[in-house]
Amino acid sequence: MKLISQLSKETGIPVGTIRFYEKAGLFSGVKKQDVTTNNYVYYDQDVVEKIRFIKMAKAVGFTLAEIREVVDAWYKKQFTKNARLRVLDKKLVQLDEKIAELKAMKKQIAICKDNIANDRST
Amino acid sequence: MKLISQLSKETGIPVGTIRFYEKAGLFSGVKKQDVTTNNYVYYDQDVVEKIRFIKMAKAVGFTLAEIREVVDAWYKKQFTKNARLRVLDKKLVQLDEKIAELKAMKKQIAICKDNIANDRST
DNA sequence: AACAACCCTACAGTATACTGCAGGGTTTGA
DNA sequence: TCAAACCCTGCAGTATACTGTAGGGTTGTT
Repeated sequence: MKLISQLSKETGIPVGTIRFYEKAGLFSGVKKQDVTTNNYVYYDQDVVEKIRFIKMAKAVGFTLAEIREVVDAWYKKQFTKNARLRVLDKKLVQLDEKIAELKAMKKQIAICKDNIANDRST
Repeated sequence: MKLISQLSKETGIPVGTIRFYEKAGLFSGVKKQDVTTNNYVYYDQDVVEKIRFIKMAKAVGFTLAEIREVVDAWYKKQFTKNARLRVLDKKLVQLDEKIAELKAMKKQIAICKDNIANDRST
């Protein structure tokens, strides 16, 4: 159980951004019920994993709304087993689509490099 | 040589967005010098390819500024051969990084699916 | 000539995702 | 006890990437 600044250090995500993500419903910390003198929020290792996933998902172009679909399927128990699996399968398809686009871009850049190297630049 | 609405149809990108991209310096059309009665802009097949590349790059999370680096290396002749190749090589590294992230995400979602299927959900 | 269907510029407005205060309370170590 | 270093809420501001509208000209068909 860590406080927000510790979570920030472990994930490399600024405190303000963590709060923003939490308000957006991407994960949630807990208030310790035995502590009454403050309203500090604690986070466990689970949240570290989620933030790392969010970082990767953002890096490959998913919006926070799209990422939320996944984390909801990931840990929201009010959805049925099949509903959760359906969401995850849909995301796997999207991941494969992105991989295909990345490969197409690699090919195109390779052609472009070849053209430059041989002074056939468009 | 096509007008903007034709380009929009061929690429699936709205006319407004095409103008926005052109203003951002991602590509440029040409004015026909023999036509003096209007200021219509024409685009050739080259621009179609560039827009398709932009679509893919955006889908995998590149910003327009990052995409611009590539298209500049792609067709700006004022840069040296080596400078252009350097930019493209940097982008190839970034593409591989994104592919690695996508693969990591696929693995994580597969584990999550497995947990749900076996009722070990976190 | 008239009408639809284009073309242009310019600029205001929106959505997403932060980022940075202000203002105020708490914890911890010297 | 006092200061540094945390914690909280709330809200305004910024950057990026569009999206929409106003206002006006051109083209092509009937």
